[in-house]
Amino acid sequence: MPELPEVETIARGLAPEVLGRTILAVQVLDPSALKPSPEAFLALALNQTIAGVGRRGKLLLLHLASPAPHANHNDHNNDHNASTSSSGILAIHLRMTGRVMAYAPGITPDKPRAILNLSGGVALSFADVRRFGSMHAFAPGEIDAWPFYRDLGPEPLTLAASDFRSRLTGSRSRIKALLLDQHVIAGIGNIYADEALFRASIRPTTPASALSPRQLNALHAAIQAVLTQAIAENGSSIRDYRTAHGDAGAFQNHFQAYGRAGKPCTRCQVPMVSAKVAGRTSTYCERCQK
DNA sequence: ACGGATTCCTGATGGC
DNA sequence: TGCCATCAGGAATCCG
Repeated sequence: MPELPEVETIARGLAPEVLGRTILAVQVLDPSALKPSPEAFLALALNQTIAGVGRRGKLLLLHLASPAPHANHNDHNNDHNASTSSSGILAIHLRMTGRVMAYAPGITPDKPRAILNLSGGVALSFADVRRFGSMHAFAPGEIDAWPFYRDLGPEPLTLAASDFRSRLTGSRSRIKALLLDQHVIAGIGNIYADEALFRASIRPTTPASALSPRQLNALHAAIQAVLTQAIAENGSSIRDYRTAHGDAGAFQNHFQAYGRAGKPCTRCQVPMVSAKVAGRTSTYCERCQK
């Protein structure tokens, strides 16, 4: 499931393929993929140029810009052109099975829900078998009013340890529930929550309020380390995730917790156990994680 | 304030 | 082999 490292990998791979290209057409194969509506999406995206590729939490962001206006006697360009510098945004949430790929003509991606045909013969496809994901189009400035975006917590890779501690210490919720809560920290999902808790030797069921500053510092460091390593490995491919070029990631080969129930702990060899925490399967070592 | 259940959706998996 | 139940999970929402 695409979490921060997977979305970051897709963004990095996508950028050189799509930057500066114009959205010439949108093939709508599943209207429910496009928000707020296919019509609104088309109106905001068509003839816009992709001026930036970014990420916020698990959201993939395509920053749009109006192409430089031609000298055209039909236009009434008395503007000072301030409006053309502000940009709309396409925000893509892949949820569980979403894939975003850039490909050349002749290549057929797996069952896309939508395809953006870009200038230069490049296509950008959005596929998503389970159809939980979506592509949202926003007019300039509107994304800041979108509750999901507006209420995202800070980015874990640039979050100071002191700020991380202060966001968690007040809560009596179990630590894993907080790590998964996008309002607390943005971008962590089930895989990296389990991996970070294992590295920090913290049990997912521990109330945040029971963690010492030292433990919170260790967790902060573990989160940054595991996310950084996962990005370096192009993310984790359990089943559906692929990079923007259709390749699998490699970090799944380094899992120490996620999906390892019944297998020996990499540290103490005791079999890992799993339990439902915050509604998610959580795998941990009863001996190493307290 | 917090946890649990439910909803959305489809493919993989395991039991019989 | 074929069928059915179960599971996987991000996030919103409702309920206790």
